[in-house]
Amino acid sequence: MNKYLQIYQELSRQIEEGKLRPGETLPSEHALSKSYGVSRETVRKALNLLSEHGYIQKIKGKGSVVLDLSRFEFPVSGLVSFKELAKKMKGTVETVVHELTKVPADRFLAQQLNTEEGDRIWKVVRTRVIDGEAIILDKDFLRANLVPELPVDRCRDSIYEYVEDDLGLAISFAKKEVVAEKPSAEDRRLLSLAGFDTVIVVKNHVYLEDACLFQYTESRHRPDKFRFVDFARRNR
Amino acid sequence: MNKYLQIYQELSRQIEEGKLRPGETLPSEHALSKSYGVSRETVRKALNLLSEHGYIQKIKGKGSVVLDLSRFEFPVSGLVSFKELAKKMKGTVETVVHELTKVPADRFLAQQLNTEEGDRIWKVVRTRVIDGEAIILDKDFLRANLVPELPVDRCRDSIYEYVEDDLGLAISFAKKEVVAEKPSAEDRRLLSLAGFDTVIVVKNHVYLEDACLFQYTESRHRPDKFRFVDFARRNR
DNA sequence: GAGTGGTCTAGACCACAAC
DNA sequence: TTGTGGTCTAGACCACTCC
Repeated sequence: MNKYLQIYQELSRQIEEGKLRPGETLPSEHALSKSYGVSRETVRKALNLLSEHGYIQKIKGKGSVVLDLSRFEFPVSGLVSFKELAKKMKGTVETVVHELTKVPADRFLAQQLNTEEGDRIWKVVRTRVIDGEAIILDKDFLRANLVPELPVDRCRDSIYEYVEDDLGLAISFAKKEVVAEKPSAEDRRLLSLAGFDTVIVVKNHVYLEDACLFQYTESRHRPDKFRFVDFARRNR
Repeated sequence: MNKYLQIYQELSRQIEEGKLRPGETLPSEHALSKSYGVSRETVRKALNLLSEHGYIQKIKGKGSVVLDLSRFEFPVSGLVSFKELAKKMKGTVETVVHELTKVPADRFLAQQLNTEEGDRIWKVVRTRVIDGEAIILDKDFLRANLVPELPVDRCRDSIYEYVEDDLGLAISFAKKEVVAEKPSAEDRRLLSLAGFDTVIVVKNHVYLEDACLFQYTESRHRPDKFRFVDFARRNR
């Protein structure tokens, strides 16, 4: 494992466990590089990671101050699978697979997936049922040339995990878009909408490590259960 | 100006202008460091910025591939003022100031702003009127001890600009939360809701460079005009 | 084997904060 | 003046891709 990742993980754990408290200052970069026996640049890589993830704020001439994570629990922004989210939730969570088929790409899908009309596409429709209510409708479209098989029990678990662990494809980044829409007939059929006339739609374009687009996903949420958290640093 | 920022800006401009096309590979880090007359680590800082902002994807053993920005126009995630957004929009944009007062913090505000009940707080209520329709209701709360004056004409323009340029306070980062809510009476009074029974609320906690919390903002959007774009890299 | 990006080092000088 | 983080250098070795 990398040195700077080890240092990052050790420090972030200490912050999460409260051994380093909000408002406290970390040891200086010089001191950390001495105590870990690494160069200062390596310490700086670890501290920059902490800063990007909202653990600390570096202040020139002063030091690195531990931030208060508790206000927003955990910055869940970025690429997090539903399975990882579900682990942190209380209540019963269940995934129902409504459709799992290979379809030819229509014009919309061909455009979203950057492929040709008629190319074979996996279509997966699932609902996430929380405490007996269907809260999220997930519609996944995956390029079938990269995913020959897609077992239904893996869809009930986590497609990400299957793709990464079993197929060895490395997911690298995603472009997300959050909008509100009127519920479609499908939304009304599959979601427990409880009278709401809006769904929050998270549209996701997922790319592999070689920058190849391979998945388009729409997560359609009942509005009262939707929550999106982000941590943004100022671009200077 | 920093060397790595100059290189970042030059390369990002070339990508935006299409001089470097999606799918093309940048010159290697070695070649760039030679042509810019800087060390390789400096080039790498510039390339890492490009990567974080979604311009390129670095692929080990191969090179840095230019990504397709057009699909999602510009990654608007992060800290962007409404004024900056408005510049990119077509149509007429106007800001109406409904309230600009100093109030004592109630319990909710004291908690949001991490201060004491009764502390003086600037309260600013504005609507963003786009093509004649009030689309966004912005409620801003600023700690008055850091902002002695708040001219109404600066509120019509940009509070961020006033705080940064005139007061010399450096905004550093924000924690954002996006949720959907039922419209309040105030929403119904000040927004052109056009029959929608939901508003999208972006809650923002804004911090200064010394990690001091100084502003809490709620941006309440009419759902059909709301759009949030994010670019997320996988945490490994 | 040649070329790529990823990590790491041991220095250097700077701007800024605190005393 | 001392200590902090910010930038930058000129090397080194590694893992990976491609031929």
